[in-house]
Amino acid sequence: MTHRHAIDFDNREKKYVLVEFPYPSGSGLHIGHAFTFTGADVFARFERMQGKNVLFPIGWDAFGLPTENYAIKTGRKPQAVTAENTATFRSQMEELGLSFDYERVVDTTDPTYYKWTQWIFTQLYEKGLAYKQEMPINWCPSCKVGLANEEVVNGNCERCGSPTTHRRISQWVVRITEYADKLIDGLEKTNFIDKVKASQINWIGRSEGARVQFQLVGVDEQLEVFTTRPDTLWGCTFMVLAPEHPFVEKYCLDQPGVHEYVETSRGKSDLERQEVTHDKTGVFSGLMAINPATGKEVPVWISDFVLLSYGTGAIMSVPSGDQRDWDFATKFGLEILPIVQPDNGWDFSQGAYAEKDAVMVNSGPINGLTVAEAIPAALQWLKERNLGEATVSYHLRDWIFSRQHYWGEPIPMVKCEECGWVPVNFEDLPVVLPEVEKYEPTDTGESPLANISEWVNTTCPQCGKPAKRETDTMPNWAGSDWYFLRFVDPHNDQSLADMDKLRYWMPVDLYIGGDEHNTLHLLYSRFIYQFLHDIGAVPAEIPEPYYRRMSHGVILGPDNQRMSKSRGNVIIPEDIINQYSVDAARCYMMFIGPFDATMAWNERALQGTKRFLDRFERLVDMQANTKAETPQAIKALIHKAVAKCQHDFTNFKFNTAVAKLMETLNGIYEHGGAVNPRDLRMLVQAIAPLAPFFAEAAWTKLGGKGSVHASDWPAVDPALIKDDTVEIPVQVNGKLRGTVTVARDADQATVEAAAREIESVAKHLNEGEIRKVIFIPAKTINFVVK
RNA sequence: GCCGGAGUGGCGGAACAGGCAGACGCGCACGACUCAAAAUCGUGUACCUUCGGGUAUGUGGGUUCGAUUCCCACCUUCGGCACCA
Repeated sequence: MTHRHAIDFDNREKKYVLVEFPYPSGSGLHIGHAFTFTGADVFARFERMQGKNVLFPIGWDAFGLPTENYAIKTGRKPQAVTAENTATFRSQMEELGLSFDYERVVDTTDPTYYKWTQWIFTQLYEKGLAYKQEMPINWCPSCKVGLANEEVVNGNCERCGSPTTHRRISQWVVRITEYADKLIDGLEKTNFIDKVKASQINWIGRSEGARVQFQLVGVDEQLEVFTTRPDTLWGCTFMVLAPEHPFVEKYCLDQPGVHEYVETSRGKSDLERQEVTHDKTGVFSGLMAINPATGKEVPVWISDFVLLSYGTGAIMSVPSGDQRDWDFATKFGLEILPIVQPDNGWDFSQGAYAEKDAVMVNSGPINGLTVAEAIPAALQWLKERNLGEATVSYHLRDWIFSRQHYWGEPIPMVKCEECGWVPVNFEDLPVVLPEVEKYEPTDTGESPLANISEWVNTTCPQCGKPAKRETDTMPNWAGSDWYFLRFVDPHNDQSLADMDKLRYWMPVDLYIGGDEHNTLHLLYSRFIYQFLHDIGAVPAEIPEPYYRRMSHGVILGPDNQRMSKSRGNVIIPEDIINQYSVDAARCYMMFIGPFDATMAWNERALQGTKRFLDRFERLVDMQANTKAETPQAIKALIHKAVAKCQHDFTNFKFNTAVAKLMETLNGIYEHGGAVNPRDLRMLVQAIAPLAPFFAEAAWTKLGGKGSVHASDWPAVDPALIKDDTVEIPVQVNGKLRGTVTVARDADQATVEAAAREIESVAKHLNEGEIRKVIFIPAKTINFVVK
């Protein structure tokens, strides 16, 4: 089956069709995989028949916790478990008829692959985009283990169910925020659907505002805050620090209650901390600051509703204009000073007025301005006095790149007493994950690698003195950040992929994946690509990795619930294939609904699809040796079906393509079922992407040469798909009163005359005077009667 | 609260670019074949009706000769973000 292999630098038009590569779990392909991969496969097969040079690769995103946990439980090596799982996936994929280019399979756990994952990290480090910092990790106090975000479900540990807390560990962090604007702007060069663009923009959360300096009283230090509403500065009556703000430890611990409050906040679980509540907690810090606008002293409080990780970790509070500040002020008896004058006699003792439709008052130089005018005016005022300046904040945080687990890419860094952190030299990559007997996490929360002293102890790449390896591994996202580049050149050992091959194949023309990856994976991989673009590792003329992004749908269980073992509603592709055939399963999955919809599995409907294929097969067997010419009407049906499939496959509308094929088969039988094999072969070609095995057999029976999948998509005769006559609706006052069958190019007079012949039309025309006749050629005629 | 989708028969879903709403499939009913069943094949299948028609695409308005399709408001629902200053 050479037709499935992509050929580098071929003269045909290239088409890079990518579907998110799977995590090879122990339970084999699930129905979601089968559905998504089949849709992608139909498209890839269709594009090949269109004469394109299609790159349709697959691989294994095989690092990750389930395998590590399974290995721990069974005492086996993750490497062995992975090999077994990928072999299962591979054979199930072939069984499903998925025409991936298996010669280009990549495996993220293969050292020849992760060599380049590690190389990318060293590049990030050298460009100052990776740094080590104390960052909180999710911590399960019961298991005494650090947890990845994926392992925290509703604030509880996935393994034991107990509530998780935070622990601070020094971790590698990648400066993705540096690329925040580029990631937003780059979307303009892509053809993603709005939903995907919106969720990425939403996730990055760019917001424009100002940084403002407040002088502390009695301490020679300025407190900096971020605000999107510098115009409300005159209404700032207090300030709030995050409990983790450096000033708290520096100046406030002697103040009664502060120490206790900070301790309590730190102990709070994720869930408690994130709970949105109007019941604010807090404590006075003992500090006072000077409101630069009014010159008045305002108290500085500490509260955990302020987050250290956003803005500057401190806010100026304007309780008259912000509901959170209002809640806080009300609870602790702080001053609420109105700075806008709403038209409707707003009562500031009942709540904050956050609308932007009012005029400023009590605000010195900006009194009388509308909010829209006041924001730039206030900014100007601050700038002139050197008290603040415009700035931008993002919800997007820097990316914690460390995991304290075994089954991941080792972070290729060495800690030297003399030189500090030093990246491993290129010649020494990859840093291979040592095979060890035990994978259990350590008591300290460090990676299991920390226990392997012969691996940890090494020499400094810079000065050669004894040094220690980093024992953290990379997150799951690392391997999937750039895998689409490797498919272009999977065996290259000189670079992550050859530049000319990248130039030929990139960008990915169509990337099919789940909505759950619209933010994290898509953003991370776009970031890494943009970074590689900046350092010249990918072609300069290709600024974005993916041209078009397509969401796939979800298949629910027959009970309309998400499939899960506990619900007992799991459909296993293998069972379906064994019972109904691969082709029936594929056609059914494509027929069940739109490719991007959420749909319930329905076994009875599957039988309908099976019936259709059986009926098709009977027709093929019956007509295989027919010599008679095909009636014109049947020929027209076939040409129309081919045209429809061509249109629908192009647009991922597989459900209507299947429906059209069913309709066509019904039509052929209605017209007597006499088809010459030459014409029937056309219909077989149209179904080939959907039902590859059936089509191949039928193609041979009907005397087709070679493989149907290597054949050229049949040419549609335009004369055959355009009917000479059309049936058009006749309306009176917009209501349907009958139809007339006329020549496609019939003029108004002809159609009008024919329409008047219809009894029910004539009757309604007699009810009044004809004021107007609307005639749309070949579409409709409408009499307006009064 | 903010952002983005989606609401059509008993069910999954069709409807190019404003022009016959319900393609195709499931289910159901009846019929053929059969001793019988399965399989297969055929016919019918939105609702109401005084059999003239009338009413129907979440609800209420609007634009239009004509609206599932366009506009406004609302309801429901799904997904993402959320004490983000």
